[in-house]
Amino acid sequence: MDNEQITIKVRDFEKRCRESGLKLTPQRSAVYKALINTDMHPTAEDIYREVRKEMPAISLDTVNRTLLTLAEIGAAFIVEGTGQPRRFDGGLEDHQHFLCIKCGKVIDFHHPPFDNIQLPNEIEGKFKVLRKTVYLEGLCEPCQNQSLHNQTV
Amino acid sequence: MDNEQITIKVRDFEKRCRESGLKLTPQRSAVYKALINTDMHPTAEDIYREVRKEMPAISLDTVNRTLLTLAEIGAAFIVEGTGQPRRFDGGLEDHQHFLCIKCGKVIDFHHPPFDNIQLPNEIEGKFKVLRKTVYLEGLCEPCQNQSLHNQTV
DNA sequence: CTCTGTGCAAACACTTTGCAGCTAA
DNA sequence: TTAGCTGCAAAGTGTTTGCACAGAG
Repeated sequence: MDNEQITIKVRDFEKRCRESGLKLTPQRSAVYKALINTDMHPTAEDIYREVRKEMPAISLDTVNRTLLTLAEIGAAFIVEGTGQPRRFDGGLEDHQHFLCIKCGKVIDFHHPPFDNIQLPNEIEGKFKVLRKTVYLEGLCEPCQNQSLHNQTV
Repeated sequence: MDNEQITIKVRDFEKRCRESGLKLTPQRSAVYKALINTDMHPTAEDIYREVRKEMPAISLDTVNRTLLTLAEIGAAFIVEGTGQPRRFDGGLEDHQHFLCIKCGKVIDFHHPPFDNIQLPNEIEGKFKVLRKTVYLEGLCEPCQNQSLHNQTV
């Protein structure tokens, strides 16, 4: 991603902040910039390290909170399932998972067409794929009528 | 799941242990039984609470280690991404994720047919789906030639 | 001026590690 | 008998919370 693209994205982001009623702080812009400037999927710690090069006084907490805020306004998202305690699944039959982003519950569903996903050759050749699944996120029934704030996940 | 089914699964599990060269301890059987006896996707803590009803002396560490062992021999698996530090993604363009279960890296790929997954009506009606994606797990190129043991994830 | 956001510090939750004694095979 | 397993304790890592001050609007 070149500098011009980044500038454009940052400007979009600032617009999105205003629309969401968020203040535009240098920390926010710096975190956002660091986030889109990498192909990796950084942890808060990764971003922290990066941003500190330009802004040595920023705190890890701010980075953490800012990233969560970005996810809330849709300027970023959280990689599937990460950041939650490890959950185990003893059901070995074909099924798929739906994660409620509010209450954190994982709910099984089974849609047979999803059992045999065809991967493109470039993937099969490059990675040793041990598992392939369709994964959904959203709000479960009980959580749909409640505010998205004070969510626990 | 009724008692007979559970008994059968436990027997299969014991067989699988022997084949994998694992010892058959009462703790292992108890953890496994608790795991398959629930539709939820329990954390180690959940299983711990459950197993203690029958086996009050078991420790949380044992539960934790046992569950990881079950995942290693394929008698259980770990719900997508859980148990890892939260990772953020600033790429809002369509793409999918591949998680290397050894080094923990998340690698993007993009296969356009996966961009528009058709969900069955029963799902759309029940949940508010905010995200739907294909998710892969396995070994990335650099990790394919190394042992699966002393993995960090 | 006001109210949100930041930095700091402490608390908390989850996971991992090392080790001594125990036990299944 | 012995290699692998368990329980305990401690440390490590990641995340959350409360609060006082600073800064954006």
